[in-house]
Amino acid sequence: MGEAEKSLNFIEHIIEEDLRNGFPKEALRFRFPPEPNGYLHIGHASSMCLNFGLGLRYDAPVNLRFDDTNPAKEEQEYVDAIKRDVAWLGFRWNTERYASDYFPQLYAWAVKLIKEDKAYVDSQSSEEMAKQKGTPTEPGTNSAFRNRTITENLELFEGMKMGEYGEGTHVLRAKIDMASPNMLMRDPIMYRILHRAHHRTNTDWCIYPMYDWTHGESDYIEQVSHSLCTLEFAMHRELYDWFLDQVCVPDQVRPKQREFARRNLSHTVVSKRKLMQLVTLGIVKGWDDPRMPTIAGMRRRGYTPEAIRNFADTIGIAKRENLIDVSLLEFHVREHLNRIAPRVMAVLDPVKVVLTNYPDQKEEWLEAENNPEDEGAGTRQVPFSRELYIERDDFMEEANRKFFRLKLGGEVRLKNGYIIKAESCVKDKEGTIIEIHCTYDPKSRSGSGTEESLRKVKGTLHWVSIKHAIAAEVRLYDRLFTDESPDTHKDRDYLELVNPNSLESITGYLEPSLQSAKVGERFQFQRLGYFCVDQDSTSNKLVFNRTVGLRDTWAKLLDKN
RNA sequence: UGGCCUAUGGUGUAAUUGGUAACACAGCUGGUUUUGGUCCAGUCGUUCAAGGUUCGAGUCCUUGUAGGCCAACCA
Repeated sequence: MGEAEKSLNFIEHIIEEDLRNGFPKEALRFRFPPEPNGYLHIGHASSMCLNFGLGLRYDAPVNLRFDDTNPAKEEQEYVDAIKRDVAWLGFRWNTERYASDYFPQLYAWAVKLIKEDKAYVDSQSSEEMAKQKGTPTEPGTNSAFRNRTITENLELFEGMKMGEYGEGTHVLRAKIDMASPNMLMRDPIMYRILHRAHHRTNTDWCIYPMYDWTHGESDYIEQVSHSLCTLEFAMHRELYDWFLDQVCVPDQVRPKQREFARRNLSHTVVSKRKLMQLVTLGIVKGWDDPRMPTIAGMRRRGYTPEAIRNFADTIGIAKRENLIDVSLLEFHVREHLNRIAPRVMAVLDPVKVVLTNYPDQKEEWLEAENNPEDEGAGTRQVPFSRELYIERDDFMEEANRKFFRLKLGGEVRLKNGYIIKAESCVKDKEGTIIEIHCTYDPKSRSGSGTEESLRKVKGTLHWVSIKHAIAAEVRLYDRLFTDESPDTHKDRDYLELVNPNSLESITGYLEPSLQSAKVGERFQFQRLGYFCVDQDSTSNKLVFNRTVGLRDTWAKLLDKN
């Protein structure tokens, strides 16, 4: 209740208008149609949010349909990965479909077209056909085989199906118009011969239907009401409609194709070819490398399905060119993680602190809040002792009053612990600080309620007790590309714009409660960012991925100087 | 040179279908805070251009300009 009236995107406007014109709401039906030849990425997430979101909004079924008409590229491995990713994002498909399930129906319809003299077998090479195709400004010319008899076409097509001919010897083409200003209407190929095993139909077929012939008819078979695709298919709509005209009968839903602009995310690439190249060239470690914009990569990075969905909802859908700043995605990731991630302390760039007035063997367990944003999150105990680690950049021998951290003679609060004062520091021969000697105020313990504990000190630092800390590998990620739009430069290859420092692997020191952290669990390392346990973790060594840093206004201040 | 599509703040998306340009992010100012996080308040735009229709145009018309897409037996 109280949910603000959400404005409609242009697709929803089209649907609303169809409804007003009498289209029955119960007949609304959508589909998400990936080709199983690669992994799903952030762009697909947008498409899923659109289609499945429409399903939710109108209480309409949404099919997951694999567009598997090219056995040369498609594999079962991708089908499994895609299903996992769709489900992980939280979407529920009505039924799982495959375009290959419709091969018999498609074949029957093709025969019907031949009988109506609307399709013919062409026996030229692809080079000859390309030549006859014309150009966008010049009309094409008819194939010498365009006027074969229906009987001859029927026989040849049957032969193609039976595997009597080699690949490339014949194709079935729709007989439309070689002079059409739309190149796609110049007698498009409907079937080609391919002697390859298909991941589902195996060697049952020697001919495979092309995208245009398959997609619209599949929509029709499934009675999809609104078939949504990206802008580059806009020119295909005329052909989509032509094919539908050949098979549609009254009283059946006639699918409507509408196109939207694909979402472009800054500092990344998203084409399957380029993502594949990043993997094969070893620039990343796999499709699920946390730097990849794939769903699998984002999952491993620690992004949540909610964050990705909120992001997609926020950016919306339209028809114009766009380049969405990754910082918007990161905002949604932080927003969600801020609510759900337990806080812990970890020091990633340690320098040793010795509390000179703290008893040598003493240790205490201090109470720490798990999440100030979540009252139900409870508390935990963290160990405190004489020797601690703090971050190296949380200490300066001298600093101005804008530096709210530790400096000689200055006081600072150790989170959940005591107020300490820096007295001196020890350096090695190179001048690097190796120890900071401090005194602590024994009466200032957090939560003790003493007058001293209530003192206001500017600055609170996170820390870990050295003897209790556990060492872990921490992987710090940065954007994969240094350029916001790496693959749109005419004069520069996107590979030249790869960020050489997109991964830095370091050893961090964690509070001991993290010992039992499980793969996939997400935490906020206080004052640093959100981190999650990577699948590379073993029983004796934890590996963490930095999902995203905290907003850092201090770093911004430093940048200005 | 032909056809199709698009144009609103730095970014993305809206605008009750012709009626005072809104929301989010980013930025900037402050405030709160035992995370320089979170949270709170404030601030930044006359809709690509030029004409036209109208009492009134981001919405309609005309002409430009800019950008994207189209010639795989890929999807």
